[in-house]
Amino acid sequence: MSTPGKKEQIYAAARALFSTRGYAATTVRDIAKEVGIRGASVYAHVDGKERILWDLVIEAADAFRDAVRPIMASPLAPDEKLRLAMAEHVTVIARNIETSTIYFHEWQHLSPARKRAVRDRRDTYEQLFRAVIAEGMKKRVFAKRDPRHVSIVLLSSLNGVSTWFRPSGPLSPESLGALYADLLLKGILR
Amino acid sequence: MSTPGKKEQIYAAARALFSTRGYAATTVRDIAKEVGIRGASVYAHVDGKERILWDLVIEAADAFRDAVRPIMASPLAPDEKLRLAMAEHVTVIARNIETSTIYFHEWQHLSPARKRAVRDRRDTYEQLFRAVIAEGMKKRVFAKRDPRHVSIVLLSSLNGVSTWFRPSGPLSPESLGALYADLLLKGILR
DNA sequence: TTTCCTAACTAACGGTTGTTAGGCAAAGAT
DNA sequence: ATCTTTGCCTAACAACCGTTAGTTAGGAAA
Repeated sequence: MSTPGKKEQIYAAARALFSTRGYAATTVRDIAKEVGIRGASVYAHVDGKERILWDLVIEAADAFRDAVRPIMASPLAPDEKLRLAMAEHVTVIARNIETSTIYFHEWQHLSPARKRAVRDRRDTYEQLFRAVIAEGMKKRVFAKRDPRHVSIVLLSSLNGVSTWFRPSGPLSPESLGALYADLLLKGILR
Repeated sequence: MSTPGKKEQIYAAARALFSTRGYAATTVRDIAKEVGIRGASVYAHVDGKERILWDLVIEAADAFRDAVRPIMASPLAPDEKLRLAMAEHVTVIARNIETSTIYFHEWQHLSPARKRAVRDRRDTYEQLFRAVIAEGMKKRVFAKRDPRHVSIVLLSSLNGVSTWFRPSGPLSPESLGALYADLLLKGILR
C-alpha cells in the first residue's frame, strides 16, 4: 500500500455519503471524488457498490450485538439489564451515527438474500430485548403489556435518535443514552 | 376525463413506490407501469417527478398540523393535551403510513428552497409540543428536564411507528396511538 | 360533418449509471 | 537488471435516467 488504508478511505466516504444522500442517490464516482481518485479506480479496492453497503450494514449490526449481548447475559435484575441495554444501544448509535443511519434506512437496497440475512440478525437482536421485558413483567417490576409491542416500540423509539443527533451538539453519546433510558423507563409524568 | 382521477392513480402509485423503494430508486417509468401507461405519458398529468414528491410531503405535513393544532389550542390540562396530541400524531402516521414514511425519509431529495420550507413547517409543529411540555413542567405535572430534549426525543420516538406498523396487522391506528401515549407518559416501570 | 381537445403513444434528447478492458508508471522482489 | 505486482488512469460499454417533441386516435363541441 502506498497510502495507508486507501480502502478505508473509500469506506469512510461511502459512510458519509450513504448516510446523508442515501445509497441510491450516491454514485461510485461521488465516492471516488471524495477520495481523490476516478470512479473506475474504486474497483481496484472494492468488489462493487453493493458490497460496500453490505459491509457497512454488517459493521453496524455487529456493533449493536457486541454492545448489548453481554449485558443481557449478565446476572443483573431485569430493570437494570434493560436500563443498561437501552443506554448502550443509544450510545452505539450516537458514536456511529453514519453507519447506524445506513443500517436503519439503506439495508433494503441490498439483494434479496442479504436482505434476509439482515432481517434475521435484527430479529435475533430484538429477541434479546423481548426476553428481558417479558422477564421483568413476570417479576412485576414492569407494567404488564404485550412484550412484543413493548420491545418493538422501545427499539424503534431508541433508533429515532439517529434522525436528529449530531456529534457537534452539546450532548455526549453517554448522556444521551442515560436520557433515553430514564425517559422510557419512568415516562414523562412525575 | 376518460378514466376518473388518473392523476390520483399516479399519486397513489408514487406513494406506494416512494415509501417502499425510496424516491431516488423509483423511476418515472416505474410509476407509469403501475398505472398502465408509458413513462412519457405521466407528463400529461404532472409537472415532474420532484413535484409529485413535494405534493406528497405537503400532504403529510398538513395532516399532522390539522390533527394536533386544535388539541394544543384547547383549554385542557397539559398532561391531557400531550396525551391526546401524542395519540393523534401516531394515529395520523398509522392511517397514512405511506405518506408519513415519505415525509420522514424522502423530503431531503427536494430542492434546497422546498427543503427549507419543510424544515420551517416541521419546526413550527415541534414548537407546539415543546410549549405544552414546558407548561407541564412549570405546573409540576411533568418531571423537570430540558423541554427541547424531551420534545425531540418524544416526537422522534413517535415517528418510529412508521418503520414497523403495517395496516394488515392486528393493531388499529387508534389503539396504537393509545399504546404510545401511555408508554411514553408513564414509562415501562410500574 | 368538421373542428378541437385530450390522453395516450413512439422516438429521441443529452446525460448518467455501475462496471469492464487495457495501458502505463512506479515500486518491490528476484 | 529483469520481472511482477500495484494503483491509478482513460476509454468505453450497454443500460437507464428525467424529460421534450411530434404524432395519432377518439370523443366532444360547433
